[in-house]
Amino acid sequence: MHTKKSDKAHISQIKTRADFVKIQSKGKKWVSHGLTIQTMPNEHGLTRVGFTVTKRVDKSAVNRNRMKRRLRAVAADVLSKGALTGHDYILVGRAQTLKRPYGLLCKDLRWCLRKLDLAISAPKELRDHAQENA
RNA sequence: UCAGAAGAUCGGAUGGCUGAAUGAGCUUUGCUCAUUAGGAAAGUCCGGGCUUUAUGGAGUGACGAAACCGGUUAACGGCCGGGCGGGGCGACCCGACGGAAAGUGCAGCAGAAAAUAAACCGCCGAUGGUUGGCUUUUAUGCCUUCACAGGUAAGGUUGAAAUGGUGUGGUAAGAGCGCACCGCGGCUCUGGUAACAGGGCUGGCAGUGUAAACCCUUUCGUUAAGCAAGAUCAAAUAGGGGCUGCAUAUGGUGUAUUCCACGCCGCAGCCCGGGUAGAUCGCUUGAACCUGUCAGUAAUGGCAGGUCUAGAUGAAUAGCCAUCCUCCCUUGCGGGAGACAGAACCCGGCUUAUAGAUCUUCUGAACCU
RNA sequence: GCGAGUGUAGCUCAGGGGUAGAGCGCAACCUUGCCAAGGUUGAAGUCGAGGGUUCGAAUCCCUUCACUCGCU
Repeated sequence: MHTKKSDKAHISQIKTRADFVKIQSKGKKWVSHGLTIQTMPNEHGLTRVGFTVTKRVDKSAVNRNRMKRRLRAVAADVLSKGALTGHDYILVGRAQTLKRPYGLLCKDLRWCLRKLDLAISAPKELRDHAQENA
């Protein structure tokens, strides 16, 4: 099943630059082919997501916007079920984010979460989710 | 059929699942419905609106911009029409297109000389002189030599550029010195709103290039900034002001000094204003778009009817899948790709990028009828 | 959003209309038993790209690309 609106109501956005800098300097980080994730527990008790695609990755504003939209879609599908509450996540776009197939991109994010030991321990549910998507 | 020229339009289509932003409605914390990226949204090169701020008026200067003429417009360096010059067989295209006779500067190398007219090499030797010879009436004439005085700017290998060009007459040699044509200047007539075009008369020629060197003339602009403008509301903390109460125990300070007394520096509460974070507004109905009609060669303008057509703020306008279309690779099966490119207050332009497709008008060549 | 600057040899920079230069580096030779230092000589440039003005452009003008900086 695709994510319902009520399920992901508790995910909010990181908005201020100070938060981004704090997470990037102090948080944990894991790199995969399609994306890079940086995470850190916060004191608000909320799950928050931010997206970063710099000019160094791609010069074209069209491509950068598309990367951000794909990352946002991936986050909506994966993080709503696989994220710990009370943590901040930053998804950073890489060169392959634009062309990588969507299924692999979701798999990259799940792999990163597992490597960081932050995924909710529900691998079976996640696997079902992936199959349904495929 | 081939090769071109000008103008205009589109710039993937359809469906399914899951979402985001804004608005409206409702059974109001969620559901339904509607809308949701461009021709350049880009570069930020011009011109405006809007907002705040500065400013008594006028002139001069300074600075910046534009420069053929007329029109158009809110305005413009844009657009339209015309003129002139250049390119093309042509359709048509291109042009920073005022002034060098206000002044200053610069012009390497080469070359006789580089900007003001001469010097130099040359040419001539008519005229005046000189050398020699002949004649002879010893004066004159003729020939010759020199290149001295003088005449001259035709010629001088260069250079991007050389002091109007070509022809002819003329002369000792020459020269606008005279003449013809061309070019140029002045005056004037005709046509045109004008730029300008054409004609007539006249002047013998005024005189290099560079103004994208300084500059001159004319016109325009100049307070400064830009929606992160600006307006409203307004936490926490610190500080300011007012009122009330307490303390004036200790200390400091002021009232010349000492004592007393009083005020301030202190503490608590309440109130006030400024104002940061933050929030809201500004924010999308506008020199708007579409259709028709009228005026105008056109740009454009008038009138009538109709439409509401993105408003985000770590920033929505989508993510995934399927079918078709186009292109590429491949024998094929099949695989891959979808031009340039993403609104940020709003308009009018300019410039730059743009796969491919379509339409209209026109030009040239070849062939056929 | 607004504004400013830079682009020249491998690197750091001069040159602001008239033959593209300096320092460091590089190569060869001399010097030394060898190396360093020193000396001599040499190579290496579309002056970011395109167009224009001019007789002539790295230089002046326009367009464009890339990079850097400042304010908010």
